[in-house]
Amino acid sequence: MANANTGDALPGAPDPRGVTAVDGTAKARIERAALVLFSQNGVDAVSTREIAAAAQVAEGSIYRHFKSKEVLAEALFEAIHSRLFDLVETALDDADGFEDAVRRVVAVYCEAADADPALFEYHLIHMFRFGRTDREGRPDPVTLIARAVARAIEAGDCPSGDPELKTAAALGVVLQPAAHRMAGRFQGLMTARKAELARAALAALKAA
Amino acid sequence: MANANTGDALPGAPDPRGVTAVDGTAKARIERAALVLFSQNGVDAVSTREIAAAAQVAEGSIYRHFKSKEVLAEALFEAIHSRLFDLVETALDDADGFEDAVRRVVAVYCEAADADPALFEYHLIHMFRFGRTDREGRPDPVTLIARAVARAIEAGDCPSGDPELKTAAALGVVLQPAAHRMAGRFQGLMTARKAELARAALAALKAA
DNA sequence: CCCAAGTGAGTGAACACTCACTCATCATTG
DNA sequence: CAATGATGAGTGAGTGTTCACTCACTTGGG
Repeated sequence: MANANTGDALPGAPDPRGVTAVDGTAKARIERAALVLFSQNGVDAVSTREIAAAAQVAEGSIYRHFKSKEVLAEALFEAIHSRLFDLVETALDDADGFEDAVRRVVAVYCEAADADPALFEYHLIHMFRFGRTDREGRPDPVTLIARAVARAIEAGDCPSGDPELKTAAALGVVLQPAAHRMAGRFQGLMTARKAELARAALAALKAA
Repeated sequence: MANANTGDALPGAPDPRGVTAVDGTAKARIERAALVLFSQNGVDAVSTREIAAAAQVAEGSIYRHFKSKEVLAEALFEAIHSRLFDLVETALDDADGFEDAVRRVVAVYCEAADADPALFEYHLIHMFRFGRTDREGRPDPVTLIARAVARAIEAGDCPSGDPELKTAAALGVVLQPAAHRMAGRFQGLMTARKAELARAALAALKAA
């Protein structure tokens, strides 16, 4: 269970200094290299040799920091999952009413997709592989949203219906465009579309 | 390029006789076994030995029918992709107006998800791996839908906006619930929700 | 009696992972 | 303040295993 959470933002992410990360500690370089390769090719299609080469470390170094390739993959998934959880939690806490909450959560996803595309892509692709783990009583971000939707229905802010279905539909409004953008179906930043997407997500929540 | 299209519905699919397929030709059993294993574990995580064992054939038999494991995986993807293409094309042709078209396309996806969950799951997971191939001038179903949305905007049936973004958002309304159902987030048939989902998809199209 | 379908032991390559080793760092000593 | 020793990150050749794929062979329907 070691290395489950890196703590900080994942190293190598596009940052103000514009560095893509050949610098940084070996562990940071391994994480960034693995993330990029995993999101491009899938975990199983990437060998530890490739990761080591991309990170400019020896293959054995990977095992100084991660028990196995699978643990490395899980740690990366956990990193974004817990980051999204925090962001969604804050967005929901700060929100002023249901419609504002929808706007804020949509913004969180759009900004996450823009801030670190490789990380977000990795998250999208591997939602299947790693089920919800519910570590330390922290459910996954989707459950957090579903609960908020359920409360909104009870409060009369949202028409009645299955909260899980509504949540999935609204989330799809944001995630599918993100997936299409990664597949090259359209260009530009997700953030540039967040107003439209928030409106569409809200409409889906009210109609479903 | 051989074996690109199996022609018929993929064998082993749940059918009126309720047979899951230990019968059928060796090729059919290989396809069904590969499909189930691929959708559960991902293509790279499944070995040809496992496929052969599940299909109750010798490992060598796989290579009588498919040039490689990768070709087998592509053939399965192509099978559902071209099936969805036909269904979506028919739905759009038969539709009476924009709103009816949305209802019909949503119904197509819901029914496909229910009719053969393994096949649909495989499709969802591997949209990334196999890019749009556009074989024989047949674009993928998503492009078909995007074009219909573009026409609806021109005709004034749908508020103006980016057709690709609208398409992605509307498709997400259906695909994300399908993904959540596969992840066990809720039970029941997609078809049972198709009216709600059609309403939500339409709302997303009009709002985005 | 032919030929396509099916077989399964065999093959080289690639895999994840190990381990004995180097070396820079740095607190503890004489 | 130099010598010492402990520490742990980093290394890369090596290990056993598993992989996708091949091929000489058997078999049975037309």
